[in-house]
Order: sequence, then structure tokens, then C-alpha cells
Amino acid sequence: MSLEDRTRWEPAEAEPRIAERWIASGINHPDPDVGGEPFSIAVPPPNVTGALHMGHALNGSVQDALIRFHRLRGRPTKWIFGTDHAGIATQSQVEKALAREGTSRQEVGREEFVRRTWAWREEHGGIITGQFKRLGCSLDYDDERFTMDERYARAVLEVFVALYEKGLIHRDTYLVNWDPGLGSAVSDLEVEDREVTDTLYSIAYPLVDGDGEVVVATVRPETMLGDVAVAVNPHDERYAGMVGREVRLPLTDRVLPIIADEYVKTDFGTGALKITPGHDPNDFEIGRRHGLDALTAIGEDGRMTELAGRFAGLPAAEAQQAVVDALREEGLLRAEEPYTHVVPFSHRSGERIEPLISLQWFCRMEELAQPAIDAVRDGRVRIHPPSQEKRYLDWLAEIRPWCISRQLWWGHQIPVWYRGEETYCGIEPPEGEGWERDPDVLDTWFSSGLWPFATLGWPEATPELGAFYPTDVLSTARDILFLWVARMVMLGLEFTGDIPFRDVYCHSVIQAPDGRRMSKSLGTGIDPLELIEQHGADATRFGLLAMSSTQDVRFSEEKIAQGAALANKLFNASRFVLLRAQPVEPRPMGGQVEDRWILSRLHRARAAFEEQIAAFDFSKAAFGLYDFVYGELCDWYLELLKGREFDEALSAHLLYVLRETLALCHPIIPFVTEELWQQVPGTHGLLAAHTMPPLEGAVDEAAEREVETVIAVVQAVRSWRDASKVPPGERLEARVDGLDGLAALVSRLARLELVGGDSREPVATIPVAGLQVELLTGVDPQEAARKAAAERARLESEIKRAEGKLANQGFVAKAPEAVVAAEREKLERLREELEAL
RNA sequence: GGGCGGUUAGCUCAGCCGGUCAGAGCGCCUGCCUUACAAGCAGGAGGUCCCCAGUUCGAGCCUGGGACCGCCCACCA
Repeated sequence: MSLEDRTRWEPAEAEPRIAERWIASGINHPDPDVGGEPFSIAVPPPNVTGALHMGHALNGSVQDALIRFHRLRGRPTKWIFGTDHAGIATQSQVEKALAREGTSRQEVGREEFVRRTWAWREEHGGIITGQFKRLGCSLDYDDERFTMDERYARAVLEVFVALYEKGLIHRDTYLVNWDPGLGSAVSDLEVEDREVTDTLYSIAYPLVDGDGEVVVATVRPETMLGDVAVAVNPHDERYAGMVGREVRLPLTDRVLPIIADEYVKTDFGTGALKITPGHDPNDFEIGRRHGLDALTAIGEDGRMTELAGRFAGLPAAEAQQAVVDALREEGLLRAEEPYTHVVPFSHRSGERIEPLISLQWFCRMEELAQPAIDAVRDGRVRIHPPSQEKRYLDWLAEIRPWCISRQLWWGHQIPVWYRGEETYCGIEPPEGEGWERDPDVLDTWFSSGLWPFATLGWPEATPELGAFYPTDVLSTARDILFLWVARMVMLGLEFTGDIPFRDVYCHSVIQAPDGRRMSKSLGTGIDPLELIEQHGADATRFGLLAMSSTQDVRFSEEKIAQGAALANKLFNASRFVLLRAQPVEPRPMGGQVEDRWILSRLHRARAAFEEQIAAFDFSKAAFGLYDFVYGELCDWYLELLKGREFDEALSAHLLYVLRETLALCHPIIPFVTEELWQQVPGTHGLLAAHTMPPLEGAVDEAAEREVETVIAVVQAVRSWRDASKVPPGERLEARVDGLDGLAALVSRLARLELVGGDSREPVATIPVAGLQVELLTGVDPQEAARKAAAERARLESEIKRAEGKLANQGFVAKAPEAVVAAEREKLERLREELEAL
């Protein structure tokens, strides 16, 4: 497998082999006592039974770039690894499996169901671990956490108990978002609005005392059985005098008061609103304001309750039809019209949310939110990009109670027991007989809110916690900024007294190439593993980072291909160097101008890369590497030095530049750089474990100017040849004054035979970079004349523009002097060039 | 209903404080197997910077208005 025989970088063969070496080497598992300035990241824990999707792949690329970047700079790095039990998602997977077996969770019972879920996790968990390894992620696989592990679970209960004892957690009946598909309450954040077209029914409620009626409108007529009042706006003249009177609730023998509330809009519908606190969030609020009961007409099972009288037991949808029919029969149905509006759907099950009154656990958030607001306001936690910071602050400023109980079986069961009127909250079960534990479990985000510190052993003061907390960066898609990030900040501050991370980086969401969301159900998903398979992990990482931005981006496979091209380019450039250089210790000792130039450019590339990583600008960082490797190292430096003897000085210099280039690129394309690193004489061990010393030498502006001149001249001659139909290979005699030491380089790359002291008239002149390239032979005079005429026209028009600008008194008077001077110089130069023609 | 962002080459995107800012990659055209790479090299063509006003000596860049496209928050029956 010598380098001679491999003209292409084959990631499929090399990458898995390299990944294994990294893992075996132990670099991913740092010693907390090693000292130094640790750098840590807690990975957003994927669902334990999940698989790598595009978001994971991008986020993994981001975090791994950061981890490797800082490890290369000598910091002990820990990338905390683990998975989330993902209550709802996992439970529904197992429920589906049970359904396939023809059974159900209710049938097997809770204990067996939980056992089955653990077994499911054994069987299907860990897939994503292997996928992260394949992507090259330097996660601490030896120290894997799971949110349901015994230690972690204990931390969760400890937090619950502490918040309970502090009075922040309480139990209350409340109107919650009931997900009928799940049979559980879900939080506001797990609900999405969808537009649907319903029928809006107008129903007459007859007045009790005499003639007349009040007409109300609703899309949910069946909920009228839970009505407790009719509300009108106090300023609505149509209903003046109505307030305080009563109506009869049709289909029942109940009587409802007419109340006044500012909430009711006078310009919408009939201006009268039926109040159903048990099934509508606004009505719930109004009901509380007026001291009205919240009646439940629809139960958690989706069927009508006893309150519904003759409709009791009917599923809500059927009841709706029955109620409408009954109303029509009684002549109380005043109108039916189609009505399009947005209604909440469960993000989880996709079913329409049924607002229901139920007994749930809530966490009061204001006291937790304030410190989390302060932490961002005063810059202890920085959110990138800043637009997300605004979202975060706005959300926290208007935070509402968090419903933390879920009617699931898979999760952390709430540590509260009841016995008659008694309630006990504690980590350990209460003493004595007859206690019954609350059946609900905690919202998954409650446990993942502890992720950055519970993973490190909190509440125990472990060495890991001391060394790696607070973590440095939290990288995530912005869709879980509230769901997860804000809660980590709140809980971190509350329980550790410190922020959980210093920087929050919100990466792009990658959309399908057509701009739609990437999703399995839409069929728009792209499997990152297929990309890795096809182009390599390096290419995939590069491409994803190159695509990323501060906003959503469309997926483009070209960027992945560009990454593959870069890996291949680096591989071949390295072959070129390694197959020619003498095996000497790499060090900068090249004496030619191009040697100083490339080292200078490397300095700049490295400085720019460091700035871009610090600014979380991964796209620029990736393209910066590409431009350096392609545009400078390969296109020019390696070409400029061809023809030179690979003596010790050049060998050492080349190897130095190569070695440092590999180290520079490693955070983004770790595999190919690791593989090549092994071939560079004088390197020891893994590049992944290497500490980069400061770069030797310095920016050399003189060398940069000289090589810029060479490049400009060569490009001008090539371009001229192309336009003049002079074959690129044909050697032309030419005269260029002022090239001095650069003559040899220009001569070779531009294929010119440079002659001095020759007084022949040039057949063509190419002005470039303040020099004149005068061609003496090989030119068709007519072509040359045409070319010159075109060039003259171009120069004349530019001169005209510059003259016009300078003739403008306003410009000369008001523009900064430097700008005016630059314009004058430019004009001068253009005139000279024209003169030379 | 509120908030945020976007609109630049055929495609995907860069363009900091207004003055070399009209760019990159891919695609396309032309020519090259130049002793690392044809998944390569060299050269080139392509744009009314969404529209309309305005500020300015000067506007993709700033201001106002408009159009279109996203996203987030908000539960008017």
C-alpha cells in the first residue's frame, strides 16, 4: 500500500481503520486530573434508539471540529457522550412493536412494559454510537451516559425533590394540551399549529326569562355540554341589559349566566361567546376570572362524560354529529358555514390536541428564569448568532408554568407517594404501609435539563465535575433553544450555582435541496451515512460545515464533493512531497522567495482559521482551508518549486509546510490528515493526539508581494495566449524589465524565453502589475493588433471613469483623502499602461 | 396579529465600517494526459445585486415604501 500506487484517496478503505486507531488510543477519554485548561462539550444526547440524521451529522461535525481544534492546541478535551431515554419517542416505538405482536402496553402491564423497553434499548440502542464513530467524532465513548442510568436517575429525583421542597413544583388541575394519541399531556412546546377547515355552527341559547335568544358560534358544538356561561363584551350595545340575565343551555336542563368580559370581541361572530373552561384555554382563563367551574364534557379517553347526559360514552367526533342533529331538531341551529382556522396538533403523535382539565405537576418558572436571563444579559453565557439571543430572552421574559408530568410509563417516575390525604415527596419511598406512588413520569426535558452536570457525576463533587464543568460550548439546532437550552441554563444555575456552558452555538437547519424540510415522512430526508459511504466522512464533514451558516440552508451535494476533492488534493499533494523529499526533520529552511511566501501564507491561513473557529464561522473556516490548500499550496507553491532540486533545505521546508498544513486541516478533515501525518518523517504518534507548537517564521510581506507579481504575470501571459490562440505549450521569446530574481519562476510557469538586451520591437505588449511583458516572437501580428486594440479600449474606458470621478468636485472635496489618492494612483497607472501599448 | 431572517451568476451561497465588491464552488465553453492528482490542470463566458423612491461626491451595502419566500412566537369563538 505504498504511496506510489495510490493515486487517489480512498476514504471507504482508510477511514474505518483510522477511526479504530483513535478509539483504541484512549485520546477521547481524558484524565480529569491532568491539569491544564480543559475544554469540554456535552453532546446533545440523541434518542437511545435513534439513528444518525443530517442534524446529528452537522452538529457532530461542528462539535468534533471544536474538540479537535482545542486538543491540537494542547487543551485536555472531553466531549461528553450519552443518550437520552426520550420518553415519548421510545415508548411509542415499543408500543408499535407490541402492536405488531398483537398485544398492547395495557395488556402486558406497566412492569413488563418497562422491562420490554429496557430490552428494546439493549437491542436497538447503540446504533448511533457506531455512526458517530464512523463520522470520526472524538466523543468520550468510554464514559457513556444514559438519562435513565441509576446515577443519573438519582440526580433527576434529587432535583425534583429540591424544587418541590422549595415550593416551585406543585400539583394542580389545569387545562393541558391532551394528546389523545399518546394518552398524555404534552407541553406547549410540543404542540404545533396546523390550518384546518371546520364547520362553524351558530347555536341559539334561549333566554330563560322571556323571549329572545343569544346566538353563539363554535366549531366544537359537542363542548357546549360543558358550557358554564355566555360572555359578551361589556361595551357591546347589542347586549346592553343582557348581562346578569340567564340562558338555557340547549339539550340540557342547565341554566347559564350571561357575563361580561373584555376578552370577547365585538366585531367577531355574533359578539357572544360560549364559555367552556373545561375545553378551551381562553375560556379557562375567563372562567377563573369569574369564579366559574370548569366542567369536563369530554374525558381523557376521548369519550363524552356523564355530564353529557344522553351523549355520555360517545366518542367526541360522534357526539359532535349527534349534538348538531339534536340542535337542528330543536330548531336551535341558526347557521353552518365552513371555517378555516389554525388548531393545535401534537408534535409527537400528530393528533389534534384536545384541551382537557387534568391533574398535573407544574414547575413555576419565573424564579428560575431570572438568573438565566441575567446570565445571558451580562454575557456569562453567549448565544450565537445574536438573533437567537433575542428569541431566548423574549421567551424567558414571558415564561409560563412548565407542565412536567407525562402520563407515560417510560421515564423517571415522579417521586411522590400518596396515602389518603397525605402526600410524600422524597428520593426514597416513604416508610409505612399503604402508600401509592404517583404513576406519572417526568417530561423528558426535565431530565435532559441536567445533562451538562448530571453526566459529570453531580450531585457528587467528582473530579470530572471539577475539571469539565462548566462546559465550554453547547451546539444545537435552534429548535430546542427553549425546550432544552434555556432549561439547562436555569437548572444549571439553580443546582450548581454556575452556568452550564459559556457559548451556545445554534447551527443551521439543513433543508432538502428543494427547500422543504428534510423529513422521513415527506421522503425528503438524505441519509448522512450514504454520503459518508459515497464521499467519505471527511468530505461529509467538510461539506456540511461549508454549507452551514447563521440561517437555514439548502443541502447541496456539491459541497460534499468539494470536501472529497479537498481530501484527494491534500492526499496527492502529500504524495508529491513525500515521494520526493529526503527523510529529514521538518523545519522551515527554504531559502527561495516562494518558500518564504508559502510559510507566510500558512501563517495567515492559520490565523484566519483560528479567528473563524472562535467566531463559530465554520463555513468560512472550511473554505479558508480549501482556498489555502488549492489556491496557494497546490496551484502555486508546488508548481513554483518544480524543477528545483529536493535538497535537504527544500525537503525540510516542504515537510514542515506539509506537516503544519495537515495539523491545521485536521479539525475539519481528520481522517486524511491523520493518514498522511503518519507518513511525514519526524512525526510521532497520532495527529489527533498531537499538540501544535506555534508556527515558526512569520508573515513576510516582501515575499508575498514578489510572488504576487509572479502570479499576476503568469496569469496575464496565460490569459493572453488563450485569447490570442497561441498554444499554451509554445515557448515565446519575451522581454520583461524589472523582474530581477523572479525571472526564472516567471520564465518556467509562463513558458517564456526571457531575453535581455535585445532591442527588437515587441510584437505585443502585456501590461501587468506595473511591468510590461513584451513578446518578441511567436505571435500572429494581426491577432496581436486586435488584442492590443481591445486592451486599449478597456484602458481608455477605465481612464475615462477615473477622470470623471476625479473631475467631480464633490468627490475630491468630500471623499477621504486616501480614497482620492488611490484613485489618482490608479489613473496614473492606467495611463502608463496605455502609454506602453 | 407580533417578531426575526432572506431575495446577488444557470444552481447553492460569500460579500466586514458605504469607496478594487461585483465574488467562490458546482455547472457551462475552450485548450491541455505539463514527470502529485483527468475525481486533474490552464483559460474563459455568465449578474438590472427583487422593485420604487430617498440620503450621499459615491449605494448589494444606509433610510422609507412595496412585492415575494422562509422561520419563530401568538390558541379571536
